[in-house]
Amino acid sequence: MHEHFMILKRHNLKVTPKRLAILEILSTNQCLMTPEVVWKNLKVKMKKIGLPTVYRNLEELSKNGIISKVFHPDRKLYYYFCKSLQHHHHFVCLSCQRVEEINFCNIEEIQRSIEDKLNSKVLSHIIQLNGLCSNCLAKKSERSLKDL
Amino acid sequence: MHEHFMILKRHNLKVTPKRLAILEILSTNQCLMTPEVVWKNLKVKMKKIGLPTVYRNLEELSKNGIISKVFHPDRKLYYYFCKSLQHHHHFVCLSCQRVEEINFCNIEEIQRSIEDKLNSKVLSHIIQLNGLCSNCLAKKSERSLKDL
DNA sequence: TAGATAAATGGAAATGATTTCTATTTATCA
DNA sequence: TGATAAATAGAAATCATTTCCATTTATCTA
Repeated sequence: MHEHFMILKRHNLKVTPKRLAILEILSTNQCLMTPEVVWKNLKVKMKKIGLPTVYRNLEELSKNGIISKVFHPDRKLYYYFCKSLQHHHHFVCLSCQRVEEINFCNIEEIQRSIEDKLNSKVLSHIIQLNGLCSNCLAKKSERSLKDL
Repeated sequence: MHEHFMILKRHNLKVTPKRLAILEILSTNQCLMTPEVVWKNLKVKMKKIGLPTVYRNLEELSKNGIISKVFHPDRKLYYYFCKSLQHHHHFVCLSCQRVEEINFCNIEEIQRSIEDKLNSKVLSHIIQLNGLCSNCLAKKSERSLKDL
């Protein structure tokens, strides 16, 4: 998609077929994916693509705020980041580590709703804000700041 | 501390010197600690304590909701869990991965305040609710449920 | 439009946090 | 106090993630 081309350009990232393919996959399947899953999807269309390349690119895209990274109990998960989807909520079972996605907002209400809907018990919550700290913000180019 | 003794009892966990020591360390230093840091602290007072033991216990205590686990970009972090401290907020820089703790609440306000105070840019947030899913809840003993 | 250059890539190998295994020790409960 | 299930130590294995280095590629300029 040409949009992805432009996004990479704006962030001063080289436009490579691999990067475009990664963005394509993440934006098409708007869900949480591990680097390995992204890689397996890529291999369907591309003969040669190394797992390290996927890791490198996911990290690079995440650092630029183009995609988002979520911290799972065991592995890293990435998802396509777009303005209309600035927050993600999940419920993590402390005991079995199952992660369930949540599609509605408002913290106290969420908590009560989750408990009802999932028949579970919410013990604590973590609000994790992702962004760019002052140092990194200063290093960003004028151009790519427009995207933020 | 005798309180920790009681907590372990209520959760049907054997009361061992190691477990008490781990709880002692986490409750004394109320901050995020990696398993390795906990282990290094333990070794000051205990001659023989293995790192796997620390991992096992932190996980066990976390599964019981006695301590909490936080998902860091790179490693797992644990902190002592108490009712007066049911939520934790942090700001994670997408670029350099620095994690900064936040001590105040209210999501939109947080976002604006963070940006001002840290001179940063918040791009997205994740609300992570920790608790026990219906399956695990069902398995818990009556007795330990009182703590939740 | 080709050549120079810095960045991206593949593949193998290294790293390092976390887990597993097994024999031994220990807490608990009757 | 003895039986038993759970906890522990220490070594070794696992496995996600990163690094290394030689090769390829995107980009920018002449």
